[in-house]
Amino acid sequence: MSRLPEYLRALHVLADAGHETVSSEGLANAAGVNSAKLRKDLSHLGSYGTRGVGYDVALLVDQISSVLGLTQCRTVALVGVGNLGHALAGYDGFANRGFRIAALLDADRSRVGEEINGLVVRHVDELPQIVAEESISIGVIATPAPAAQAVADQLVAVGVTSILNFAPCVLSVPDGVDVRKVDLAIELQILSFHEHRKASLTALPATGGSALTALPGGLAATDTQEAIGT
Amino acid sequence: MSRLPEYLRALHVLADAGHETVSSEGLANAAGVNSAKLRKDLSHLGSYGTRGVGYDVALLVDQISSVLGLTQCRTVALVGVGNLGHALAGYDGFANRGFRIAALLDADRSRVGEEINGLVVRHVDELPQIVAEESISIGVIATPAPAAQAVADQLVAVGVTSILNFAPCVLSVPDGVDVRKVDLAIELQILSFHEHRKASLTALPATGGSALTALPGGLAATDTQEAIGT
DNA sequence: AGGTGTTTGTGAAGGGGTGCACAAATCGCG
DNA sequence: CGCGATTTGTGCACCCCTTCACAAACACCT
Repeated sequence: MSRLPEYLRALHVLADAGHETVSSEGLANAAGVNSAKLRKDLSHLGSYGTRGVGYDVALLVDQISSVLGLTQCRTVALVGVGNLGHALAGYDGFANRGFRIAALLDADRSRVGEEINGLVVRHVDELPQIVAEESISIGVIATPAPAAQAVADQLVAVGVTSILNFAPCVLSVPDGVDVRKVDLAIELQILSFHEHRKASLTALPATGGSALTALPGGLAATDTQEAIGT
Repeated sequence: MSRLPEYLRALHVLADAGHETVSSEGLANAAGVNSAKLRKDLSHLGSYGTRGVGYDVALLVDQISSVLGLTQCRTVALVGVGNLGHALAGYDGFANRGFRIAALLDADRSRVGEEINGLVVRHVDELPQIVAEESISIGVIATPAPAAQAVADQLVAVGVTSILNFAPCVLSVPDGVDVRKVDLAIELQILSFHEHRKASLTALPATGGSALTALPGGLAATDTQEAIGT
């Protein structure tokens, strides 16, 4: 599931701290989830824990890495070297976790040739040659919204089947292509909603707020990382 | 719910395109969701559609903006002016959607004084004064993981109750504080998983792959924006 | 004014994830 | 060798979300 990467990160932290084994509860705390949920998740990949002891950290890292397909270093092509793309190109969090940015692309020819973090920006039309040179497995779109669909089409055309989209728009792609979307403004808006809700509740503690702010209750239950101890 | 911001974005696009009303199916397509789900979501905020016609775009924008608490421009403080923080500071997608970055902070004194996008970087210890000057409603953490918890504690101490965390770690905060986490590497790892799964399935079409790659099937069902038409 | 087509709002069914609670299994120690 | 402590793996119940399907309501046309 989508929680495996979080487990993997927590496991790396534990490994660096010298732990050789972890209990489900220890790892669950480090990853911010319920321990039963974690055990159920791990049991889905084949039960590699020892009862009474816990899980072997190194073994579990190998297991999860294997399931996530991180045994091979995956190469990504980043399209759109604007504000956000520039930062992503220099973000060291990718290289540390098994991803290599192999190409930077932009549709603006005035940016082509610019060197960022040791990579030269190339024009997006060179995509076919770039895919031929490097085996690109993931495409990242960091363009403005109006350009995103065209870029996605180009990526799909050259055989990319996994796309991470930072542009605030919905992409249409054929079956078999996976798209994940990250919209930074939406994250802020969700926080704004919670902020607004909290303000309304404290202002009207008795009534519970207006019909608009005191919604059925399910609204507050997003997959936020909720308060965890102190 | 967490889908309201997506509806709002789609509505703005439709409004700019000149549409005055939208059917639930039209808006659902633009937002990438099921039409019944959208209707149920909107009905939770008080039924402002007209049967046989659809929803009034302008009215719905006001409604959702009000529920999300976007009627007032929310100010955010950004802590950590590294690679990612630098990009976030210059990201125009925030200002366009009702958010104003009011302060840039960093723990590294060598970065203090630097001017980014018209704002001067100040030291993180000045947080109390900054909160006194501006009414900060959201804190954004873009620091390395080891520093994130300390920054979160400082934000909570000065009264910030909503935090957007880009650092790859779990934050401990008291009850009443909302934390949303965005981990760019995790997004890539989830795509890597899907890529790995697709590769295994095509390599072994008959058997369905090994026990590790052919998991119960629920693994593929994350909240990805799945393929939508062509 | 009445009929017709379209669209909303919602009841009901189905599925999936979540968490509790407990049996099974393993280790360490007497 | 046996016993207790600890921890995993999982059956079960619960709840929420999703989706279908349909009745009610509205606008438009004749």
